[in-house]
Formats: sequence, structure tokens, C-alpha cells
Amino acid sequence: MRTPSEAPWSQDHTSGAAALAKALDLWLRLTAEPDRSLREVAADLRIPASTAYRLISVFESRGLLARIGSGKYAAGGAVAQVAGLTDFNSLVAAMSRPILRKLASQLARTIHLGVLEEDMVTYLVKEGVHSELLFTREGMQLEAYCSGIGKILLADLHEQRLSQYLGSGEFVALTKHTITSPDQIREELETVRALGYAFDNAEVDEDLYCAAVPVRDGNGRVVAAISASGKNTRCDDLGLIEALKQSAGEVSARLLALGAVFSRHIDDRNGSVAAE
Amino acid sequence: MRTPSEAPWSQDHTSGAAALAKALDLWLRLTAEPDRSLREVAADLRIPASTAYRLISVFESRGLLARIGSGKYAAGGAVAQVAGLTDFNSLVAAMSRPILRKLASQLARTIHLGVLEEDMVTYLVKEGVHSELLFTREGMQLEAYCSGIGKILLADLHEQRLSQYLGSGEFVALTKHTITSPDQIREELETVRALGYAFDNAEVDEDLYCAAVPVRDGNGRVVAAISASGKNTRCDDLGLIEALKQSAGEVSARLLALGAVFSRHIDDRNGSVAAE
DNA sequence: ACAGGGAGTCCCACATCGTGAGAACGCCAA
DNA sequence: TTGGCGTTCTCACGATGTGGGACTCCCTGT
Repeated sequence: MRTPSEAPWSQDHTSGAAALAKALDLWLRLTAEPDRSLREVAADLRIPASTAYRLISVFESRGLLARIGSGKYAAGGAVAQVAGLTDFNSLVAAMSRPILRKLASQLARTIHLGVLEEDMVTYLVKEGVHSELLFTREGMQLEAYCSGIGKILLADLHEQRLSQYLGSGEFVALTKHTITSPDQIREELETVRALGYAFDNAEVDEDLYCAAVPVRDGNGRVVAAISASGKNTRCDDLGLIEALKQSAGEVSARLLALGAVFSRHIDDRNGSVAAE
Repeated sequence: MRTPSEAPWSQDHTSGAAALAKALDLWLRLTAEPDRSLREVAADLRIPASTAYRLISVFESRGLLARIGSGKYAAGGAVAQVAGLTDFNSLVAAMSRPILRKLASQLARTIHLGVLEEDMVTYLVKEGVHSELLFTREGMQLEAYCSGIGKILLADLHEQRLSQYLGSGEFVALTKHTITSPDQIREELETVRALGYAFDNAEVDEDLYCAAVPVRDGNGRVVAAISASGKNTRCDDLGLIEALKQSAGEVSARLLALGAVFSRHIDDRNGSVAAE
């Protein structure tokens, strides 16, 4: 408390609690601008680094803030609770949306995030400038075997589960490029697994191309996938793949920080991971 | 700072920031247990009411807390930002889910919350003990004219918009009870508007009954609807309607507190409310 | 009308508590 | 090596938040 003279603290007249106000402002700005370092944000608020770190540690101890990488912070698991985000899907959607929105404008593509539910892909997030051009909708379910996101998600299923899937359905050809034979699908998935990313070259819709990469949890399991789509624009650019992977990593980090409950997805596995 | 001796403050050794920790704990418990009064929660934490109110006002000033009614508090709009809840739908879903979950177990029914999108009902929340018995899914879209939620939402459309809707489509009979004539639908909607609630007596699915009530924004406009459904169980119990209305009011209050952006829904109106 | 109680606000002397400069450590890159 | 960044710790000081209590509304029950 060495700054008695100067104290134009925004527009608060909430006297007798300046310290708390400062702490909250620090937290809000830190979570709002995840790309800036703690020192920078603290400097903006005229908070010495020493004090800032002390404050931060309290937010961390209450689960309101989490470190994701060095010098990077994000909202912690407690905010999900406060916000009422109880189920996995809405948690993923909420946490990934800002990241995907940024990615969408960066790549000038429509970005999707999807999870596997009942052998189908459920789209949780759709972000993009001209996203109305695509027929997809958040909450919509689509077949998994022909979309980029679907391939990523299927590629991480354990063998038993995959065999069941490949044996269960009839795989209709949505376009002339759709892979419909179970053997060919299996082969495609192996390629996807090896590459770490997947393409959809007009297999769902003519002149619709997309690239997809996995979002993994702390154990390396694939819990979701994100894709970049373009109409009449092939997406096999490696720079694009890298950008996707980068964002997927950010989403993973945020989910990890949130301590999200991944148990719902574990039944995809052979039971090697403890089920709920 | 008159309590020098006693200070078994949970399990924090985050020394030098006890005040902040106390403040955050107060906030967390207040948002986690919305039914308890501030004085109660504060007493639990050994915080005198006087101090508690001062702390609270800071959270309020930062938008992290909002008063909903007397002695009732809920997470404020800023948490939605921190949590990354940017769009209206996920905001509504997140904020209403805890309330609807409680309602579902209270009524022993499956509860839905839906909004109107492109003349269809989009289900944002589905909560209930035996919810797997129903064919609905979050994110699913259904025709509006035959469901309870749909009727509520349609009943609030302005005349021009409603005429357009009634004139546009063909209304297929999903069951023998489905109302399919535009004139009869209009009549039904007028009844709904007068009553303030709507029924679906096996109009979507045989032996599926439901009752629905509106969720309104600060201007009284209907922005969503919630319903209680039962298989082979009629839902015209007035106690049930009251419980629904009660929860709808809570959802409304929370949305209001969040300062949610309702502009997306305003184009349903004649322009009497300022558009974004 | 009255009492009772709970929500919410304000005041102010006191001394506890947070503050913040600075030193220090590990790491990475130039 | 130097410099910068992220992070943690210490410590003396005094500005800061504290909290008891009085007070005002606005209920609700009698």
C-alpha cells in the first residue's frame, strides 16, 4: 500500500474494497485476453508482478484459474460450475468456441467441432464468417464414416468397437466419392490414424472439402475433433493442418485445465481406463 | 480484522491473501447454493454480514454476481464471458440446466427447453430421470405447430410473422390428434396466449403428453419455452403448471441478471423493440 | 396497527493485513 | 555470457479492510 496519491481505479466508487476489485479485474482481464502474459495485464492495472502472482495463486487454489503452459492462463474448472456447465458437451462447446472463432477468421473457413454419439457425429460448435453456406447446424447429427471429423473420431475407437460399427450399418454413398465398403473405411481410418489428420474430399456433399484433426484429453484419447471446411476449396494445405492442430491443442489444454469429466467417453475404450 | 486468534480457513496456505480467498469462497458458495441467503452463507464462512455485503457489491460491480429477487443471488453476465458462453443458445442452456434438472426430479417428468429457430423448435436442454424413453435429443429440431413448446413460442409471434408461418407450410398430421388446419392452429394459439400455457395431447407422438410454459425476457417477450413430458401420463395438472411457471420464472430471472443479448430474437417482432 | 425479522446500507476507530520493492532461481534464447 | 521472462519468497510499513452496531425498508403474521 505504497500508492496513496494515485488511484483512478476505473469508475468504481465501491470504497473499502479496492483490493478485491483489483484482484477481480486482474482475473477478468487475464481470462478475457488469454494471449497476454500475466505481467502485461498486471502492468495495465498498475499491479506489481509480485502482488499479481500472489493474487493469481488464490484464484488458482479455488479452481477459478488454471495455468495452461508457461505464462498462459485460462478459466479454471470452477467457472464451469458457476456458469452451470454440467455436461461434457456444453463444456466443450463453451470452452472451444472462442478458440474456434479465432481460427475461423484466421483461416477464412467454417470450423466445426464434433463428438461421437451413438455412432454418429454430433456437431457442437460451428463458427465461420460465411457459415450459412453450409447445411450443418449445431446439434445436428451426421454419419461418421464419410466426414472428416467422423473419421478422426472413428479412428480412435478400439478394435472391438470399430468392428461392431463397421459390421452394424449400411454405408450409403452420399456422393460419388463416398467410401462405402467397410474394408475401405477401415483402411482409410488406418491412414488417418497414421497421419494424425483426416480429409473429406467431397464425400458428404459434392464440392465440399474439409480437413480434420483430433482433440485429445489428458490420456491422449480422442474426445472430439475439429475441422475446417470449404466449398469448392480443397483443404489439403499443410499450413492449414498445422493451424488446426494448434487450435486443437489449445482446446485440449483448456479442457485439461478444467478437469473435465471425460468418463462419458471412456466406454469407447476396452475398459483399460476406469469407467465412471 | 478483529479475529486474530481463530482462523482455520479451510485448507489454504495461500498466506497474504486471506481476504481475497474469503471473498472468492463467499462468491462461490453464493452462486453454488442459490437458495441460501447471503447472511447464512456469510455466517458459514465467519464473515459478518456487514463485510459480506461490501464484498458482494464489488462482485456485482464487475458483473460477476447479480441479484435476482430479494436475498437471491446468481452468477452475473461476466461469468458467461469468462466461461466463453457467447451465443444466446448456449447461454440459455447453461443457465437453465440446473434449474430444469431440479424441476425434472421434482415432477418426475422429462423437462425440455426449446427456442424457435427457422420456424422450428430447437431443443436446447433435455433433463429427466428416464429421459432415454423419449426420442428427443438436445440440438434436435421439431415442427413447432404440434408440440407444447412450439405452441408457446408461436403464440408470441407478431401477427405478420404468424400469418407468414401459417401460410407457408404444410402441416402434416403426426398422430390422429395433430391439429393441421391453419385456422385451427391459429385458434389453438389464441387459447394458449390467453391461458399462458400450452398442452400437447398426443399430437406429436401417440401416448406422449406434455405441458409447456413461456420463458420471457425483460420486455415480456417469449424467448424460450419449457415443458414437462410424460409417456401415457396426461399433464393437465394445475400443480404441474405452477411448478413449470415457477421454474420458468427462475430461468427468466437468471437470463435477466445475465444481461443476455436478446437481439437475435427481436426480428420476430414488428420492430417495436429496437433491433441490434 | 403493531411487532418481529430479514435484507441491505452506512459509519468510523482500530490494528491487522495486504502491499510492493527487491532479491533470487530456473529456464530459454541470443 | 548477458538479458529477459516466469515465478516464488521475504519483510517492514502504514494504508487498508474490518466488523460491531445503529439504521432504514419492506415484508409477514397477529
